[in-house]
Amino acid sequence: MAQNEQTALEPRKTPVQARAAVTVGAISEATIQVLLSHGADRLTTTRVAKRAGVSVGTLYQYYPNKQSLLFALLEDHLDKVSAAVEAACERARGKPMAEMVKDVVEAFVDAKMARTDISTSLYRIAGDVGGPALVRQTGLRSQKALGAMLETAPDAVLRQEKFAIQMVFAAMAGASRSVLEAGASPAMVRNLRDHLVLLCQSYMAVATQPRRLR
Amino acid sequence: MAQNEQTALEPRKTPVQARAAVTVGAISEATIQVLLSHGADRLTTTRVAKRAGVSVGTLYQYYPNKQSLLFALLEDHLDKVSAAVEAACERARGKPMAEMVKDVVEAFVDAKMARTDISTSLYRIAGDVGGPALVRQTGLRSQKALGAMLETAPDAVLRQEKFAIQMVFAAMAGASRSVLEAGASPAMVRNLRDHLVLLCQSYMAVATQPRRLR
DNA sequence: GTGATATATGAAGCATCCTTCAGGTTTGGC
DNA sequence: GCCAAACCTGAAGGATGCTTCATATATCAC
Repeated sequence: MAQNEQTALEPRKTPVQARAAVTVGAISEATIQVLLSHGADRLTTTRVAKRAGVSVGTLYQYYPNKQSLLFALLEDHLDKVSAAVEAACERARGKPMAEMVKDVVEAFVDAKMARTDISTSLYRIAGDVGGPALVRQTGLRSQKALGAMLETAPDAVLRQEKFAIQMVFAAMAGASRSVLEAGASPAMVRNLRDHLVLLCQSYMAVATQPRRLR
Repeated sequence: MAQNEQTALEPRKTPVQARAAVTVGAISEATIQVLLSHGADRLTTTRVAKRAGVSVGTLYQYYPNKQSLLFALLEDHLDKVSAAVEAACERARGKPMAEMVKDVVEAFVDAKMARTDISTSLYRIAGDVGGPALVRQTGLRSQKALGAMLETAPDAVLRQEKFAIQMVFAAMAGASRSVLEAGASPAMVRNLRDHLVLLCQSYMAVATQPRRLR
């Protein structure tokens, strides 16, 4: 998935009629399926269109090019995860820190596991040009929300250390990905939740300590 | 980067003369550079050959196809990281657990940061077909080594819980990648080392506790 | 110096695929 | 029913790039 010089993220047409919305939905689902069955290298717009049961010309009605199709899916997914984290942060304001951490971790994992097919398939394109930047961009939203929430913790104060927050998200991302790419069986997902909560709680307990000793 | 039905990982020819070894080295370096400058989608064998200062036919003397070129680089890199972890585990046998964890984390980070260009560029191909499986495979070596080392800790006993070990590596991978894709400035790398040690130590301190309470 | 082997070259064959657009079909308001 | 707008079709234009192979050059042992 490469950066295109055109307005890569602008749809050519936005669906108006209901049948068009259905078509765009089918294209999205088909894209995920082809990513999973053929990988990014073998994903062609023709193959996606066929899988979706539409013509390739229709696909280009809604997406100016192949890259914008893929980018749209990635962005949508990242937005959903970020929104889930932000909501959890909002709900957990004022709680003890350990509880805060637990809520956020579980929200993150739940969002990642809502559709394991989507999460898993998008890793195939997320590493190439443009992907990491988008991940970082939406990640900033989540980190900001977490930071704001932590400020309201009645039992701990985090130093103005943004790195610790980044670490938490990076660890969550790494762990989730590891599980997703290994098939994400229910048992694994349960383990992931439990251990990730433990990992982040124990880390945050230490990361918030230095200031408490003053 | 997709799986090819041919013997994708077999070189067509192994360099014998010194000048051939130099050529293969130049091809590897050029591949990294093209991955960084153009991304995976825009990486072509022709472009790599030109960047390396050799003909495209020469490239195909040593690699049967494009995919095997990329796979070879990825595998080499993962092997180096794994070897570094294994060596650290060997050296840290019998030490207190916190020290063990510190040594391993630092070995991992050092291996990842030895050549940030290589580490960073390979993320561009590591997510597509075949990459995650390879990551998992070499990851098993590292996990095995870590498990064996932890068995020799004089002050802690880890339950026969392989998941905790996987978590440590997943967290390290996630955090390292986050820093690498953000440019890996010296300050960031220092922070990464410190915080990653803290993260893994605090987690392992808790993960080894349950058995201690018996 | 000779000859066998190793190594290098790059034009081109050919497969692939992105994208378009002329033409057809469906929807919804009047 | 008519008509404009929305939507759909898929063949094909043309660009791209993987890979090969006939030919040329360099190395090394005798």
